[in-house]
Amino acid sequence: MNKNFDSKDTSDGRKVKRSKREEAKVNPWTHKDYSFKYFDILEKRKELPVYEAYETLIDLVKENQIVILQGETGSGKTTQVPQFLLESGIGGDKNVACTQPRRVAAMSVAKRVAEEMDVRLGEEVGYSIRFDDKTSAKTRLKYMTDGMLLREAMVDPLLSKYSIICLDEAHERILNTDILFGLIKEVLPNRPDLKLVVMSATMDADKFQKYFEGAPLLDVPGRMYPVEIFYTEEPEEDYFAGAIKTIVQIHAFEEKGDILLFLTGEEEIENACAEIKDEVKKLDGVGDLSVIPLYSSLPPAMQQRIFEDPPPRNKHGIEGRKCIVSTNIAETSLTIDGIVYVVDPGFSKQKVYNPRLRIESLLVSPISKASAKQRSGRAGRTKPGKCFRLYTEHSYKKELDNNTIPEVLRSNLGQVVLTLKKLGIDDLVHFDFMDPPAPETLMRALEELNYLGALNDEGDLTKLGDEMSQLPLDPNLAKMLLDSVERKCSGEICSIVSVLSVPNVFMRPKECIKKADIAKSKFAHPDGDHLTLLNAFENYKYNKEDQKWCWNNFINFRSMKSASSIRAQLVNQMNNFGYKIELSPKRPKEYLDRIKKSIVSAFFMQVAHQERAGHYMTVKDNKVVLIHPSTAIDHKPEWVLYHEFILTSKNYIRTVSEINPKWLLEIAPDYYDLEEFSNNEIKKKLLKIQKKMIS
DNA sequence: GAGCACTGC
Repeated sequence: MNKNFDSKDTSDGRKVKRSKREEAKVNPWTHKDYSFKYFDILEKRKELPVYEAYETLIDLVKENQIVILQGETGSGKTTQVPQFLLESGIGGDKNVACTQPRRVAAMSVAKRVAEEMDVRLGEEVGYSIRFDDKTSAKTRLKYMTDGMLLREAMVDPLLSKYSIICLDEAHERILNTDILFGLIKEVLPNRPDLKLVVMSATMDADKFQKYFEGAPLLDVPGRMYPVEIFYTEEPEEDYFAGAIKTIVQIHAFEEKGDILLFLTGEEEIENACAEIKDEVKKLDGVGDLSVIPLYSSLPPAMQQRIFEDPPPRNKHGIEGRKCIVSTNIAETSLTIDGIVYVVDPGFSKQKVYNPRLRIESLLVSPISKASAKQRSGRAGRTKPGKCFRLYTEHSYKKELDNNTIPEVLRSNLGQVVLTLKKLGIDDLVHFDFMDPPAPETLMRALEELNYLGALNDEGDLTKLGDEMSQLPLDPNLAKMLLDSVERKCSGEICSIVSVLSVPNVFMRPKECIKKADIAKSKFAHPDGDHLTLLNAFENYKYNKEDQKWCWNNFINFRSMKSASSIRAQLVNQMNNFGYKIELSPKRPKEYLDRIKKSIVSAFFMQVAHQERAGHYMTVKDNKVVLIHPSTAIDHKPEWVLYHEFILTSKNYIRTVSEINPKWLLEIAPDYYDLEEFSNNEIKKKLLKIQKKMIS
């Protein structure tokens, strides 16, 4: 049933036609003569494996509404295919879009393709990502993030601007890509002129073809150097120790070439770096080794170190090498040239979601075969390489899953449900997900959105829900912001929401924990962490967003900067709704209560009560929790609201504020229907408060 | 009394 094609299918007759295409001296887009650079680049483009597939691809796209293109690293699919499609004229006057999971990719590929087409970036070729839109009326080929296309679909459900959409890196199965799959599948029958090209590295081709209704598959070879794979003979009991040992052996016995080691997190990586340095010091007659950690929370300047040259020959004339110890960031997001050896212990931290407990947590888990292949491929970018897998060949074959579980099965779907509702998809249970999430996960999301007032009892989007769906925020935070308008504290809440949606703004480097804690205490607000965050943000603004000020106050500049851009975007969006975002010049106690009530309006489902025994227990779930030690609260309030529940060494609630329990009953009476509460201390207390309120 | 894989709008 499935039609499969090989790039070799191109007939000679077609090749003649193609060479004519290349004879042009005048750029059809600009009507100017092509530059010399254009022809230089063209020669290199011709060497890409995908170049051979031009005619086959165009024919397939002409004849089919959906085409699947499989091409490994180095095939050139991301840069060439959208160009080919545009050039072919299949799409007529409409535009070609190509989605990417990551912002940097969308940006850098667009830049490259603009050069290849000899046009200016932002004119015929552009990109569109959050906070940065480099497109114009002239733009015909647009690289964008998946999330951006999803946003566009909210305004233009038929995606009427486009004639061809390429969904790239489909094998990664990012949340947004999966939603686009289902969405575009629904759009296609209503847009017979729209073409979809699903592009991917090696994937489960059968599954993709089945999902995309038997779409033909075009397979393009990659261009990589061979990588020799080594497995351990016996299962490795301690992958950390094994990894250190392997690095030392490579450094002592293997030829020149840099090393990349995959570990799971910041702490592990820092420890490994220290140990590797120690062990290498003990060796005689070896070259110098620079050991470089790499993870996302590392400051950009430190991340740049991975591109440094390896150390020069030492006094014995032996060449040096560098060893990069990295999280999964080096698996897809960052590519480092010159890596010859990859060490893969086979683990990574993965998000898991438990709908019953409503908790997303990170768990160190075995990687998939696809991930292992991706990791080993990192050794063959510039010359033949070697990959040392610290597990047996048997466990690779029998124990590792073929593919990483798609994100849609591991996430809280609150925002997804809101997005789908806004896109006009009412029957979520029958939405055509490539991998449908557990019904319980969907139910949880629907239930929470109903409590927040985003969906009515029929499951339809309310006016509030409609506005929430348009804000680039988690549903809780979106609710908080919209609620603040009527309480006239939108300026403050807008800042709080922005800071809550970026990584932690308070730095706490191991070397100066005390200093950092003192610095933080200057921002501390006795009522809680939400107001503390507001303090920090306002001080950042007051100090003119100065990087030095951040450094001196142990504030994460990167986080603050992005909070600031988010805030600007939110203000803009809120103004579009017709709401003004205003700060109050003075904030008496009553005003602080208003801020806290807005927080309660969104997080009433995340409240804990201090029991007589002294510990905290969460409302409704009845889980015993501890307030995270990072809190700014210096006393033990009876009722607290928390922003997140984190499961690490203990059950912690983090980012906590004191609240008045009366507000819970006032603001969220449906959720606080005490008849549904189990008979415990919390219920008794709330009943008492209720009685007082009535009398 | 202590920990944060990675993305994205």
